[in-house]
Amino acid sequence: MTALTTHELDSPPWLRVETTLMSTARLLRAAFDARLAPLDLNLTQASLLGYVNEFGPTTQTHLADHLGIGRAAIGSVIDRLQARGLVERQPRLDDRRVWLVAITPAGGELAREIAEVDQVLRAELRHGIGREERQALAWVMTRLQQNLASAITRTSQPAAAPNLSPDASDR
Amino acid sequence: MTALTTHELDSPPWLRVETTLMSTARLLRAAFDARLAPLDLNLTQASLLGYVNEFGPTTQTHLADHLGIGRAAIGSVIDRLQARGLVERQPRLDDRRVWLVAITPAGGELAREIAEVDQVLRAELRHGIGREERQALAWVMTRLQQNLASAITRTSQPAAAPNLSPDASDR
DNA sequence: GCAATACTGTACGGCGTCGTACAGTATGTG
DNA sequence: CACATACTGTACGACGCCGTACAGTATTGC
Repeated sequence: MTALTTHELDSPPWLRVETTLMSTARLLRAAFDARLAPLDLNLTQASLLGYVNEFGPTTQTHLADHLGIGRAAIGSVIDRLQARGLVERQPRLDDRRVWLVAITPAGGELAREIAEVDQVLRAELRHGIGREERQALAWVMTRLQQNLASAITRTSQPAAAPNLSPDASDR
Repeated sequence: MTALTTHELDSPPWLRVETTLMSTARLLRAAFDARLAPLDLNLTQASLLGYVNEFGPTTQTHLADHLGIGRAAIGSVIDRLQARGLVERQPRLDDRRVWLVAITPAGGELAREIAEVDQVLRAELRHGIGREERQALAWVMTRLQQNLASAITRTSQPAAAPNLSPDASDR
C-alpha cells in the first residue's frame, strides 16, 4: 500500500534522519527505475548518459567521482552501455591508461528521451515543495556530504590509540 | 579519497538532486558502517535493534515498513541478529502467522552502545548545519517520499484517464 | 637509460536488497 | 462447515555496488 516509512508518530522524527534519508534514496531509485524502464535504463546509467551527453568525453574515474560510485562499478555500467552502442570508449592519445567515454548518436538520441522523463518526474516530485526549500535541501545535503566525508576519514584514522579487537589483520 | 561528488562547478546543481541524494545516502551508510564496525553491525541492523529496543516486540512486516526495506530482506537481517542472540522471535498467541521480534538482554546492552555511537556521529554531522535547517531537511524529505510513492504507483498504473497528447503533460 | 612511485581501469568475491513464487495461517462468505 | 481471499514470513535467483588485488601506463628521480 502506501509504504510511507517514517509516518507521523513513530518516533521523534528528527532522531531518525538517517533512516529517512536511506529509504528516500531507495524510493528515488525505484521511481526513476520505473520511469526509465521503457528505455531499459536505470538511474545510474541514465545519469551517466546525461552527463557524457552534456559535457563530452570523460574519463571513467571522473565519472565515478561525479556519480559517487567506485571505479570498479563504473566499469560495468559503461560495459553495458557500450554493448548497446550508446557510448563508446575512445583512447586518449597523450595518456594511454585512460579511456574517454563518449556518447554515440544513438546515445544522444536516448539522452533526449531521458531528459524528458527526468523533467516530468522531477516536476511531480516538486509538488508541494517550494523553490527555496529545494535549494535549502541541496545546500544541506552538500554540507552533509562534507561532514560525512570527514567523519569517515576520521574513523579510519583514530590517530594513535588502537583498539584491542583481535582481528586487525589487514594493512 | 575525497569523494565529494557534486563539487563546485560540475553542473547546474539544481539539475542533479537525485545524484546528490543517492551518493549522500551511500556516504551515510558508509559512515555509519565504519563507526559501527567495532560492534560488528551495519546501519540497518543497528536501526532495527534501536527500534525494537525502544518500542518493544514488533512484527517483521512492521519493521520492514519502518526501515523502508522489503519483507524478504528484513528476514535475513533478523536471522543474523537472532543467531548472535541480540533479538529473539516470539510467537504471538492470537496470530500464529507472525513473529514478534523482541530484544534480548544482550541486545539491550548493545543498543545502548549503538545509541552512543549514533549520538556522537550525529553531532559531527550536524556541524555547520542549523537546527531549523535540519528540520527543514526532514520535512522536505518526508514530503519527497510522499511524492515518490505516488509517482511510483502512478507509473505502474497509467490509470483510467490518460491524457491524449503525448507531450504537454505539465508546464 | 633505469628504477621507484603514482595513477587508471579490470577481475573477482562478497554483501545488501529486490522481486517473485510459495506455504502456512487468518478472515470473510456461501 | 467448506471455500475463497488476504496476509505473514521464507526460499531462491538476480542486480547493483563495494573493496581488494592486479596489470598496464605515466611520471619523477637517479
